[in-house]
Amino acid sequence: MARYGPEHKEATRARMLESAARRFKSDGLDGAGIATLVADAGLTNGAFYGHFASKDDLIASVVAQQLAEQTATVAALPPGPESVEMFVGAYLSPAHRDDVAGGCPNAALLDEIGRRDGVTRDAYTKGARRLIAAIAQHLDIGDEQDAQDRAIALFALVVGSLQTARAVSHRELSDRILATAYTHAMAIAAPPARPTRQDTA
Amino acid sequence: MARYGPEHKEATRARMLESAARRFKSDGLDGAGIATLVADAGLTNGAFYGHFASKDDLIASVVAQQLAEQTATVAALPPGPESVEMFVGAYLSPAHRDDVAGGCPNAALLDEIGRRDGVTRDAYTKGARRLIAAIAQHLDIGDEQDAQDRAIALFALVVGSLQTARAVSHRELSDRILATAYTHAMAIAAPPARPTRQDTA
DNA sequence: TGTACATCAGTGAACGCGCGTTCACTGATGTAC
DNA sequence: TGTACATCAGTGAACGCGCGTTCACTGATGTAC
Repeated sequence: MARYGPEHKEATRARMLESAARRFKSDGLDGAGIATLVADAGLTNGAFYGHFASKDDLIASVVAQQLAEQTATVAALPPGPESVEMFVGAYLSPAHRDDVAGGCPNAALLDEIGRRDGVTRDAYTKGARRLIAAIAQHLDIGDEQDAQDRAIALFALVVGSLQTARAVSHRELSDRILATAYTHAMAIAAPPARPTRQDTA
Repeated sequence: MARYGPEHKEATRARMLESAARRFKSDGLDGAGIATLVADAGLTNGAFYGHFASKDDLIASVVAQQLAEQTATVAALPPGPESVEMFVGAYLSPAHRDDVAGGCPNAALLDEIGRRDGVTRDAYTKGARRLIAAIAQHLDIGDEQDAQDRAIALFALVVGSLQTARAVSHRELSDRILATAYTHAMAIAAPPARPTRQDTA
């Protein structure tokens, strides 16, 4: 046997995934080199390729892990509209806006994921599907199709808003974007209780 | 006098801004070096610094120019809800999704803009403000504040949706995201004509 | 119990390459006389 | 009209540096006997 049990290498890999996620989210996928990524996890250069086949492989793995973690968080919320309200409120909070490294991977990396090929986008697709399903399950909407659609719109709105709130350098405008997005996100999540007259028109 | 009139250098600069915008949008801000950017415009390496102080300066200039161009397009639309409908329809079309280089700079670059400092984010803030104002002006909504808020939410939703539609590798899911986003975007743009009972609640 | 060996996670120097930036230069033009 | 000079947009080689990746090695441990 080796000097460590099989759980040791796995732990190092998990540590790399976690620290690389933070680094990628704050500096971008092209913003950090292997040397930095590996140093963040307390290792040196050459150790990297014992855990990942390439930087592309690390990126795909980080994307998969981050989406899965986010989905697990959503899935763990208690059922009911208050959960959605709390989640959206936390998502669109100034604290989340200011914590890029620890925050949502979609808001931090979505356009960069879009220009990667194959493996990473497949990993993202799988993760996004599950995340959307988890969100849909928390919306109190009977029609399955409508729930999924609202989950998609809700997701796109909060991600787009958080990105915009982070991109603008004017604090007041940024806060206003978050507040406005919250109102409209809740409208998508919880349609007015009154039945409309044109449901089937 | 020089061998060219003063309009020559300006034309070269404009050409650089245009080709750099396409390159940045398709390959990312870190995805192309000076050599590539300058070759796209039919020049060689050293010519760059006759037009821009640095790559950062180019990026800030491209962001400002792209946002201004997009704002001008929106501002030029005829008034009325049909314009909004057409614009959102074109924005969320498969054609736009598939034309990253020629498409919306926000969808292509927003999270990367968010992690740049000072100059670029100031340029973005200015541009985003004007774009939002231009969108608000096309929404048939009396209350100025509400119109601005709806413009912000509409903007965030379409940008987030387009990014997501580009990131997923599954065609059908991508198309569905665009279609769903269209429905919800129009709901934000054109609230139901019937007056609600709780306007002042 | 003591020694020789196998394992393998991690080390650290090295590779060729493209990065952003600098700079001495070229050469087509307009001006001076 | 003809020649010498000034201008300056663009050229292209060079700079130091960090990139992703490779690889011979180290050294702490468990196993064999």
